Amino acid sequence: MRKFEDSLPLQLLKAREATMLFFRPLLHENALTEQQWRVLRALYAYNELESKELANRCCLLSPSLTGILKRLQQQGYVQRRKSEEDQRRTIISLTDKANELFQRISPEVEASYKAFTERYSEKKLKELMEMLKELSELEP
Amino acid sequence: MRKFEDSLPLQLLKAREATMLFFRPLLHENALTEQQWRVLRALYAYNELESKELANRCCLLSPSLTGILKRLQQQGYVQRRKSEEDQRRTIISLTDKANELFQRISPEVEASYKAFTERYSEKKLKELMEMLKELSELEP
DNA sequence: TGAGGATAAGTAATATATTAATTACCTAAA
DNA sequence: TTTAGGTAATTAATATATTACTTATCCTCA
Repeated sequence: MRKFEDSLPLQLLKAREATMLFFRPLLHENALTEQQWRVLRALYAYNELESKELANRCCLLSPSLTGILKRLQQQGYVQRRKSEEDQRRTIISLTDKANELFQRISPEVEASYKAFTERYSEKKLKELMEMLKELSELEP
Repeated sequence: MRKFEDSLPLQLLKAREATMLFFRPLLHENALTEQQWRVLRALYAYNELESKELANRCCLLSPSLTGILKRLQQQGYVQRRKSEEDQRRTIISLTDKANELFQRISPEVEASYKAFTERYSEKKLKELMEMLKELSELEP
């Protein structure tokens, strides 16, 4: 039988944990959780998104997103409005306050990412990302 | 700036999610969570472990492990005893019931792992695991 | 057109994640 | 031997994850 450590899910978890060590301090300084930052990044990148698509892109389930958005809204970082065409859908977007936060923090995040990249090797990172993307598209 | 999707933590998350799609049904059939199964596997592999080392190996934080062990114990899958030399330490081990469960399920899990491996390519999986292990050992 | 089926969002209940604080125990140096 | 400093496990409080279920809205077709 495989050894305990020869488990892809476990290694993915460990790798993610090791990676986050590079960024977590920065987020904590700004009182943001991983998930909150992921949501803010997605909204910044796509300008505005329906709740469902936001969840998909951020790899979150809808009930998790509900709570995250509630707290982000309380902090004044996001706003929501109903879609005109389909009253079931909610459209989420960043506030000015969030945009300012983003402008301020993202350079530091990019710097950390660069530091991380050089530490791990740019070439390997590229290869790794390719393999991960391929893996993500796999279906049972 | 990087695109939203060009984030290693996100890709690691997505890859893990895609991978777990192969195994989650099996665990659910047996009323086990991912984390519970990880703990059972570790205990099976190492026979018995101190709580702290169990947490490290399973990539869990100590307060999470406390709850997971409490529920596994309620289900009759694990038992704990105090270390003789150091009364602060708790040593965890599997019950007979857990060993039986393990014998019954693990062949199916291994079969799923094999199916997954062939689906993704054995060669790529090996490469990927190497890169992930290297990444895991990286420190900020 | 109106009833049945689908979808989006949210609620409820439970499990896990995360940080801070607590408790019990150990250890070494005064 | 006592005391200060450290460690292991747990508790507390809050955030997120997961599944099942509800609610509101849309959509199609008889």
